[in-house]
Parts: sequence; C-alpha cells; structure tokens
Amino acid sequence: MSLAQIRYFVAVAEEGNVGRAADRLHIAQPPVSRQIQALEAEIGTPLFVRTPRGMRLLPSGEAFLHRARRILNALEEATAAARAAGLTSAEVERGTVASRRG
Amino acid sequence: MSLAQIRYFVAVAEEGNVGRAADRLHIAQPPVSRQIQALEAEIGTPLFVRTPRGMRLLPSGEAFLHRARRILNALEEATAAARAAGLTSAEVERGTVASRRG
DNA sequence: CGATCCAATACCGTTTTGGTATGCTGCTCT
DNA sequence: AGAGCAGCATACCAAAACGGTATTGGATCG
Repeated sequence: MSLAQIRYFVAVAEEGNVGRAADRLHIAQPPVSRQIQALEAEIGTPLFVRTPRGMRLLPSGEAFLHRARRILNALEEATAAARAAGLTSAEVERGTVASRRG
Repeated sequence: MSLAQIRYFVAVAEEGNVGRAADRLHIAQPPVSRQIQALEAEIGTPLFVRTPRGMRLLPSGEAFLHRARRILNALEEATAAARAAGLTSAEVERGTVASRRG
C-alpha cells in the first residue's frame, strides 16, 4: 500500500469515474485502474462496484474513504508541524552552534 | 514522501541509530540514510542532529514523530475497517446480485 | 596516532511505476 | 437490432525509484 494508491482511491471515490480521477491527478487512466486493483487485492476485498456508468463505492470503500482522508490530512499536518517547528529550531540550532563557535 | 520513509523515520527515531533501525527494518543501512535525507529535504528542515553516537531528534523531529505514528496507526485501522466491512458487504453484494438475477 | 563506530556517497541491478495503444463490455440512439 | 459511444481492463514498453554492496569521511576513544 502506498500514499499514491490512497490518493488515487480518494480521487476515484470522489469522481465516481477512473478517467475523471486520472485527469484530476494529472496522470493517465490505466495506472489509476491498476493501483485501485492493487489496493483492493492488498486489502483483500473490493472497494468499488464497476458499473457501466463508472465506479460506485461499496460499504468497504466508504469505510476506507473516511480513514483515507484522515491519513492524507494527518500527512499534511505532520509536514506542516515539522516545518513550523523546524523553522524556529533551525534558527535556534544555528544560533547555538554559532555561539559555541564564536 | 512515502509510507516507507515514514516507517524508516520512526525506526530511526526510536533506535537513535540508522544501522540499528536498518536491522530492525530488515534492510541495509544506506537506503535508510538516503530516505531520511529525502524526507528532510522534502519537509525542508532537518529532523535529526547527527552526532558521533547516532541520530538525535530535533524538535521538528519530535513533532513529526507524533504525527507519523498516528499516520501508521490510521493506515492499519483503515485496512482493518475496509476488510471488516468487506467481508460482510461482499456477501451482501453477492446475495443482492444473485437475488436480482434469479 | 591507530582502531572503531557511524552516517554518507558511488555505483549497480532489480523492481515499480506511468504512458501509449488496444481490447472488451454494456449502454444508447435511431 | 446494429452502430456508435463510454468506461474499465490488459499488453507492452520506457523511465524512475528503490535497495544492496563496497567504500569514504568524520569524530571519538584507547
């Protein structure tokens, strides 16, 4: 399982359509199809039903969608938190080193 | 950023030592070093200080560590939730389709 | 000053990923 | 009912990412 798979999954779930999701992700359609299949294989259960109109979430997919969004949000927050702490702490570090040097 | 990077980061943070983290992850040391560097580069700030004794977390690293653990937990929970919903829903789906067909 | 410990770099083979072209199935419209 | 269309899946290929081995660089300790 990869973060890309999770992002692809959310896009497909929200668009209800692999091609549209691919456009939104700025990649081609086949990779999205494959990653969704790989994701379902790894989880061990389908997440969508394939209809002639597109992809519709199964209950398993709905359950996964909630958590997937949480994961992506947590990811952004983690980056932002580290970055925020880093800006100050990099300054502090540099200052500390400089004062030890000078 | 990848889930592997997050897992490597947690291992290094907990071991305080790249080589030991690599052992625990069952991979070689250089890939761990590289992924940690890539992670720091992507976030835009260092997460560790390199000391002759190993790696020590910076405040940015501590902030990231908390969220990283949350992400990995959320990931496991997402899989488990989808799997649980899938077992029942796959049965339901099959039954629904069968009843609609027959 | 030599030995040791630990992270970083160089280089290579393998694996994974994405892209293009195409197939297949079911709807839709006349 | 047949032709065209919409949409996901598959085949095949090129590019990128990843991990492994060997080695270097830097700092501590005896």
